[in-house]
Amino acid sequence: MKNKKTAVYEKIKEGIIEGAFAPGLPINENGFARELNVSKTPLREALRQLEREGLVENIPGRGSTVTHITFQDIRDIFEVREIIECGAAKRAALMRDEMEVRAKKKELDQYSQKWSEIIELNWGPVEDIHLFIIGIIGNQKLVDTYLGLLDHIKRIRKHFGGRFTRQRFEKMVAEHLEILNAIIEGNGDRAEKAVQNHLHSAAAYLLGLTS
Amino acid sequence: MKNKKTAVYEKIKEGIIEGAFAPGLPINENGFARELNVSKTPLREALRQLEREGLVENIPGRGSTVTHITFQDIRDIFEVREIIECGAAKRAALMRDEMEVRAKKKELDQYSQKWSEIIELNWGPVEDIHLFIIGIIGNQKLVDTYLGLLDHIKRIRKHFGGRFTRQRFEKMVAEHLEILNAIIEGNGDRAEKAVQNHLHSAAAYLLGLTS
DNA sequence: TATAACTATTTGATATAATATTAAATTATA
DNA sequence: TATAATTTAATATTATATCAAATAGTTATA
Repeated sequence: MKNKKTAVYEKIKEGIIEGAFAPGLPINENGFARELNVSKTPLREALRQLEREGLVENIPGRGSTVTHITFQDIRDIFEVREIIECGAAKRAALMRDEMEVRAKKKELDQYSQKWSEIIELNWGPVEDIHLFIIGIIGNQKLVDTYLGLLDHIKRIRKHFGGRFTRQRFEKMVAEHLEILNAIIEGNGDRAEKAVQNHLHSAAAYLLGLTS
Repeated sequence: MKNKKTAVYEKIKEGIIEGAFAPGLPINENGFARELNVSKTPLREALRQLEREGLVENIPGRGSTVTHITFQDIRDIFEVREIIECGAAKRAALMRDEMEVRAKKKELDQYSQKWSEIIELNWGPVEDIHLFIIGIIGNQKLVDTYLGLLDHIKRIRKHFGGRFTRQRFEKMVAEHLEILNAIIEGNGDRAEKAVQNHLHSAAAYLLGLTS
């Protein structure tokens, strides 16, 4: 078993992302420490890390709470995603190992038949494609930056992305396929546009603007 | 002075960025706590935050050290900057308040005569333009993401950007002016290219100093 | 020279004390 | 009597002090 502070950190982080700890929830130190069977010091260290990631908010003297999710937050995060992922896709199309991307495409093709299974996994296998594209660039700082966003994305999806239609699912898969095809082709501009199109569509859906 | 953990956090962060705490420096908890006149708990909380930002590294059981700066780090950071800032500049050109940008340009014009003063301020007045452009978008998440990078940028500049020539300074100012002009014109593509050109130039210069 | 045991340091965690904030209750005043 | 202000009490956070566990360094021994 590793550090208690890391164990606590991961536990709370999962709780926030999965929704067990709802937005606005006050984090009572004594209560959480007792519940997790640790003292307050490792708990507080974990909270300071979560605070840096924007999952927890601390008001001096008043303590910590789970951060809220506003519509503005969702818009902001999707805008940052668009900036980062469009730029990344454009580059990835020029740097990719074609065979590697084809393998990823085949993987997606297989999953594309298993609707309920993907829903069960909270879209993981489909959304992994975004991280895959980021990874092509081979830039650790970029990956870290994106992972920071990803926690919020997962949380948002868990909160607002509950009810998916078959139609939506198929559109989603098609959008991802278009991205991969563009990258396989080595067409930067097409990849950029494909990512932009997909993110606009996803954001619009989450924000309830379209079906 | 608010709470101690914040004061300690800011103190150590400044020390790392300004170079007082060199890369690789082991952070002895007892020593630092005594030196800063605090106990270990607020110190450790500060360290966990700095760890998230990549300024401090922690090896379980062995303690914390100030992170090193590798050539790869510099390249990676500049690449992330390019992705983010090019995308941001492109948007900013379409969203900007023209008068506001003109005011910023005038500000830069005034500073452009005071070489030594700018060096003294570690390029602050010139480099502020980057944050200014990011700010135009009006996206808090984007600002936060960029601020995280900015700490590293400042540190890198402090470490490797010691001796600047007059020639370099003038090129630098000219590049920033070109960016502002493009944004004033409302020309997204030109703004994007101007930022890219500037970042390539800056990265090449920094990496040239170190190789 | 290599290894094992021992010692000294340092980190990691717990327990305790002090400080700050919220809410309640008492007192004062209109 | 009602309301505002002040004090008091309770609760939670923040910081300190103590204790336990783990790591590195050193010495001794084979």
